[in-house]
Amino acid sequence: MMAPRRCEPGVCGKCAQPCTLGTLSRDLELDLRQLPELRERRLARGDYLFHTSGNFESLYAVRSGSMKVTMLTEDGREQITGFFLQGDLVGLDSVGLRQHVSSAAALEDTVVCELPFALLERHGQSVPRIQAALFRMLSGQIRRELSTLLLLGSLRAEERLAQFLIDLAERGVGPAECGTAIWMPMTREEIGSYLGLKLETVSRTLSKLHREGIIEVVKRGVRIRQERQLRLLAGMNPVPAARPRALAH
Amino acid sequence: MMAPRRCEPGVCGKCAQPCTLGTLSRDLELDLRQLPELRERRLARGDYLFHTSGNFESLYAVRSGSMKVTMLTEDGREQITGFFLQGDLVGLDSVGLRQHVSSAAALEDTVVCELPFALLERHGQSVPRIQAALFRMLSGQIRRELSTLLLLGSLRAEERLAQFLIDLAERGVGPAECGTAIWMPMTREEIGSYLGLKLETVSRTLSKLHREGIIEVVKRGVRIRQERQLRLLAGMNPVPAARPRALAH
DNA sequence: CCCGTGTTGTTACCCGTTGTTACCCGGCGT
DNA sequence: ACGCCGGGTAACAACGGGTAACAACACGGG
Repeated sequence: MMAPRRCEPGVCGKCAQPCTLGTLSRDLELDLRQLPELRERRLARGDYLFHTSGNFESLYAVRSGSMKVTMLTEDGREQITGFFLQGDLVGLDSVGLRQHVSSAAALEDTVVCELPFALLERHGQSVPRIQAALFRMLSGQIRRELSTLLLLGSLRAEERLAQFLIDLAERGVGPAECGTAIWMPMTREEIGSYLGLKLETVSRTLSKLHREGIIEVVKRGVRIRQERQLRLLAGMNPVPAARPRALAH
Repeated sequence: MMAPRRCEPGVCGKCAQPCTLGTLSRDLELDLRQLPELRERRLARGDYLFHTSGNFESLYAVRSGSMKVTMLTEDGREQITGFFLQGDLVGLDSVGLRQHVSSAAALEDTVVCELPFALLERHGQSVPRIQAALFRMLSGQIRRELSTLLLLGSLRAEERLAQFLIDLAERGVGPAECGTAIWMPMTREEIGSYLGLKLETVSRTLSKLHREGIIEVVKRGVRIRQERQLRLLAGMNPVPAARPRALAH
């Protein structure tokens, strides 16, 4: 992992263009120029941002790239509890604790911006907007986990993959439509770990969806071909849900 | 549902004895005498405390009885996302929103204490301890959901039931040991909905554990017979984890 | 440059766990 | 008595896991 260095406020980590909105993440609408002391960290694939039982001190906003968050089951196996893309906030599951309950690793070259939690709390005392934003972030995390819970509780492999692909698409580039290209920065095994499936099942199911003409799969790239069918499989209404973009320029 | 009435501060809803600690719930260590305006609600089996898309206004501390919280999948099926026993706090998944994202219904005769969220927020501005308690409660909810997520992601029916039973036992009466009696206020179908299993599988698996002498099942009552075996199945270390009691007197 | 090696992904075959369906019983309220 | 609900059991089907063989590709060393 490269050494942390000063973050340039108001500059996007990915394209090095100034952020006209100064929006750090979709959850925390925070003008970076108000908090000039934030540092950024650059990670390569496999680098850990934090580890289970390490001290919890900061949240991290993903500015470019992507991360996985993993937990250990009591019998020692590892399971992925979430993927975090550009604009997402990592580390919320350990708020209020001394130590992290999960580990976070980069899936590819990734830049994150460090937000010391004590700093946020301190600002929260005086700025009610930050206070409210913290509650929104925490409860947003709760709801993301609840929807994963619904997915794992009742959906079959095909349906899980369909929902996963639509979620990835809409978190990345906006409404998932026919022709929308999705980049999956994670391996089949990582997808399986997150969706409660074995990697072979992930592979099989993606192949099946490809055979049926619903999607087109080339390695880690997926293109949606039949949006309606995909949404049908995912158990969704055919109407795409509006979702805020990650970072606006 | 019976009409809400004034709650008697410092008096336990179950045994009508004064609470010597004044502890409302294990999450929110709050002296009831500081907030004399709290009201309680009495529910019978099946009564709803709140509904999806109803206005979110309060959290509820379960003083006696038990509740289930359910969500609707996008295709209309209902799934239980959590059971809440004496001392638990219901409603955290909608914090920061206008409307509830879930519904809560009583599993048996139940008494809850209403905590208007606006009141908590107001107190949180001035009393940092309440502020911190709110964060702890939210992140505690996150972690409970994460452990359910691990369960649904990788465990088989037997393992899920084992973990479920141990969790129920330890949330109720303390460390789960040989001889510990567990009361399950929910139906087999509700257990199945929560654990991602069909009710027949729940039934089959409980019977199997009974046949093997690990537990004893009489309707909704379960007695642990071989604690080690049960913990082994649940993928836990044989050492019982210390866990705070719900309400101390 | 070629080659060996390790990683990731695909596919095929078999089989175990779980879902499905059906029917049973017992308790309870009407 | 009757129907309804919760619960138990059995037979069958299907989904997904286990295993293995193999292809594609990146990487590093000779």
